[in-house]
Amino acid sequence: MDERQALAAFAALGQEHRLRVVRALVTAGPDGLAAGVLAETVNVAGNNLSFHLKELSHAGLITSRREGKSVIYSAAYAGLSDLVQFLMRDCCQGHPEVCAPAVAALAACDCTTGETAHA
Amino acid sequence: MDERQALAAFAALGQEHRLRVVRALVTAGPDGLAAGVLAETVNVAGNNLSFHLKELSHAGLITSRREGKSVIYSAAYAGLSDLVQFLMRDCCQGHPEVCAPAVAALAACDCTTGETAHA
DNA sequence: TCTATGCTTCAACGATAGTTGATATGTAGG
DNA sequence: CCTACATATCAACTATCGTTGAAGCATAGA
Repeated sequence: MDERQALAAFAALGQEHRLRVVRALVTAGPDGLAAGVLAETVNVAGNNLSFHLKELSHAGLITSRREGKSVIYSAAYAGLSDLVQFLMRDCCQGHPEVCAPAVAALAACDCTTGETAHA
Repeated sequence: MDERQALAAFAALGQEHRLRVVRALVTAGPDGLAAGVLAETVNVAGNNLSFHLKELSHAGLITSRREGKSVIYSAAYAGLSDLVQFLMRDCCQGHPEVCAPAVAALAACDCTTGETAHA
């Protein structure tokens, strides 16, 4: 991930509605949520949300697919991972004890206990 | 970390100069960098940078201390960690295989190899 | 084909953020 | 005390972002 994309991603997350959208999609999992459901969840008008969804998609934080009449949005977990990596890159230059707590905190997530992941 | 603080943090990182400041401080380690050095590093006028540093500090992403005539800024690793956790919270609700790659990617950081951390 | 539903695009307005220049604070040295 | 240096604050301007309302596509069913 280059700086330009990271900037777009952080700027996208620095907005109330968009942050809530991403968090809702992260929680929702890979099945995602329809645009209409998202609009209700974050309490934003449809046309407005559409604008934000486009921006999030452009920033590589979410993906979309059409399913019948609905458009389903899901979190782009790879994009989120890249973003975190970009922020913390080169954090260990001779001082591993500094950033280890940050990584350890994230690793406390239940994800790491389920080693069934394919990556 | 609550949503309000997360929003402030992401909004802060969604700005070219501020993102560079944070990355420079993350790389610099706990010793940090003087405001003047930062101004040169990110190529921003001192008065302008001061504004951004205040915002980053308010967002809990950096800390400052005075050292003689200079003010030294450092990355707030705990704040960065909290931010990442906030973003990925509840990512594993029944689907650990989804977010595990994201965590694994971050865990690939050298930090995790040095288990000397106190946390 | 016609209508309804779900979502997106467009143009315009109001609010907010970033930059600039001048000024103020705080510290070290003569 | 006075000057020089390092940062911080303030007010004003400009540009950008977010919202709103109207209109435009795409899909499904009658």
